[in-house]
Amino acid sequence: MKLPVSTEWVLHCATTLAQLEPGATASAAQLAAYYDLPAPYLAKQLQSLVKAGVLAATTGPRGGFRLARPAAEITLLQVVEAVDGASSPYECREIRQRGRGALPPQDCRDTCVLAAKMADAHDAWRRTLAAESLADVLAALPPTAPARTRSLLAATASPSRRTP
Amino acid sequence: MKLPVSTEWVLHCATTLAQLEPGATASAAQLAAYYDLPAPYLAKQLQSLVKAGVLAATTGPRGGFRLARPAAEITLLQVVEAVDGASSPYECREIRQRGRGALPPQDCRDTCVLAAKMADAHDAWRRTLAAESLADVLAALPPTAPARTRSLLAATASPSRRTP
DNA sequence: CCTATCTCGGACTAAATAGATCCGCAATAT
DNA sequence: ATATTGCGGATCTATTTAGTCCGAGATAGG
Repeated sequence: MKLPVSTEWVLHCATTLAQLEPGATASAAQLAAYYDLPAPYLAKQLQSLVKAGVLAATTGPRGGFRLARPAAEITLLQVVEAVDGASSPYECREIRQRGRGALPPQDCRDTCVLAAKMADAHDAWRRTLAAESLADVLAALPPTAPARTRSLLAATASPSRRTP
Repeated sequence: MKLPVSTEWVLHCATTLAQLEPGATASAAQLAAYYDLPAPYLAKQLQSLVKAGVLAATTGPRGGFRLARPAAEITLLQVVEAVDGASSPYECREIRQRGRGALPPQDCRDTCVLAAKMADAHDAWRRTLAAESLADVLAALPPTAPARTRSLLAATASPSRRTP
């Protein structure tokens, strides 16, 4: 059971975008430079956040990504499931109905006990992440963070700047 | 984020072994026939349960697997983590310390807020599975299940029995 | 006490899936 | 009109998972 590494990327990028002034955008190249990440792959992941309705993208020069909603209305669960999907890690394939020990269909009207317990655990996981919003994360950061983030992001805005 | 398919196998097999009389064993071949599973691969997974201390194995003729402890003292979490490992699905690679936006080490003395939230979610998942024992699962099954299981398992005990 | 056979145990091979990259197309502000 | 940016597809590699095989060890029966 493993989440893709891009989960950490998009969580941090969403936190970064939440620190921008309303309406401002950051491009995929800026975010990639900010965290030293492979730009094309990061862009692909940000696109899935757009499809999930977490981010909004504007194309063209000076375009980029911004939060689709206020930070208080975006939960960590929405970000995580945008890149990893919402399906449960445990998939019940009904092996209780196969083989020599197969149960008759009348005994399988309600879901398998084991599958139910695994679903309970997944629900607990989702509930924990759904209870935390990007605004909560921002509140845990030092008050100087947004200004610092904005200035460091802007350092990559112009393509003429190149630091060897 | 996906658990191996063998997770379902070992959960059901552990439940099956919990229905045997104390001291009785079932071989990997018996369990594989019971659930129509590939026998060698199932054996491999049962071995990891032995290494994790959940099952005990006795070799030689009439040998096989049995629970290493009473069913009430074996949690679903122990079974799941025996095949999938105990590591968290979210791995923090400290990207906050890399790239242009890298934070100074003094700001990273305590763990990343995002990593902490993801760890909280994983703890909630583990707690849910740790609260459920094999005995609890047995209690949710019909009272006739153990007798049925034992008789169907025994049908594969002798290699001379072959049903075309 | 010895042998035959049944069991686990770990090493080995193939398939699937995730990770990562590249290129062409559409859209927009300068 | 042009340059810059997001968007989607096709492609390639690497890691993990799924599945198979053969050998070591132990017990039951002679």
